[in-house]
Amino acid sequence: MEDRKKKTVLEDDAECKGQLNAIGDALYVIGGKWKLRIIIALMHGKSRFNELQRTIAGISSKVLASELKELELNGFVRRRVYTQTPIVIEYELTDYALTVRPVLTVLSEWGSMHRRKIRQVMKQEFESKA
Amino acid sequence: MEDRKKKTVLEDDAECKGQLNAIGDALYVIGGKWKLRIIIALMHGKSRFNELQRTIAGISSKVLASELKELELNGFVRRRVYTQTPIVIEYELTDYALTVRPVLTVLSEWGSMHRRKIRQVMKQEFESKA
DNA sequence: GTAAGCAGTTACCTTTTGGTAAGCGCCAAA
DNA sequence: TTTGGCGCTTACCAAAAGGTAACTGCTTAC
Repeated sequence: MEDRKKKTVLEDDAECKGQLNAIGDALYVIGGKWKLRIIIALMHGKSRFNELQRTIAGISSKVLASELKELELNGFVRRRVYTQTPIVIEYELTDYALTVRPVLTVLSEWGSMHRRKIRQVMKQEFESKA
Repeated sequence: MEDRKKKTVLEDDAECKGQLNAIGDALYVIGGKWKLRIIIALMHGKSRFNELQRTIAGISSKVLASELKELELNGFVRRRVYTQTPIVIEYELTDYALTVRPVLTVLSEWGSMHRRKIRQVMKQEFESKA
């Protein structure tokens, strides 16, 4: 009845709490419906507000504005104002934003693997019912 | 005025849509406040409901129950019922759940890097005000 | 002069997500 | 027999996230 003991529980726990916090931080910054879409859109190069809104299908100006503000605060996006007439405002990724690339890669690799797996499962269920 | 043209826009776009969907799928499954905490808790080994609730500080039974159901539906968790008396129910990760390890790793690495960076920025701001 | 684009803001509303507290049926120990 | 653990469910609420639509001031193009 006591195979429930584990070795190095303390190490595990400390490591694990740190990991949880770190993951929390990461998801805080790139979580939500739009953050990653905006980042990915800006990976193609700098863009103006309305241009960006047209690129990212379905986002409203309100949400885009607030997301851009947050991304700027978190150091992912730079807002450049060119004071010619007419005035031009451009958003671009910072160098720092490029550090999320590996995260994006792993996430999308796992995601597409998961997608394939879900399809398989659905197929199996369909066949077993037919 | 026209340095705004990009090469291989079509490739980029197709690749990018797929990536977005995949990332969406991934975040759907591991997103939210609790999913990853539960997964990480179960990485230590199988666990019973109340045990799990005690491990994961702050989660309510309602939320734990619904999260576990979702995780089961998505093939991450297996719910085992042992029909002795008294009846025992145990939750454990599936092999499939272990495939998210690399995601967790990258996410937590980036997250702790980000944490360090935030600290630095805050420190700089403090010093420049002093 | 009027329409249309730019870069947003504002007020309001709905949906999703998460939290609280209580309680249910079943069982076992004190 | 009451107390407590187990594995949840239920009803009710609150906060956060996201969506809609209208409108702002500015500028240029028709």
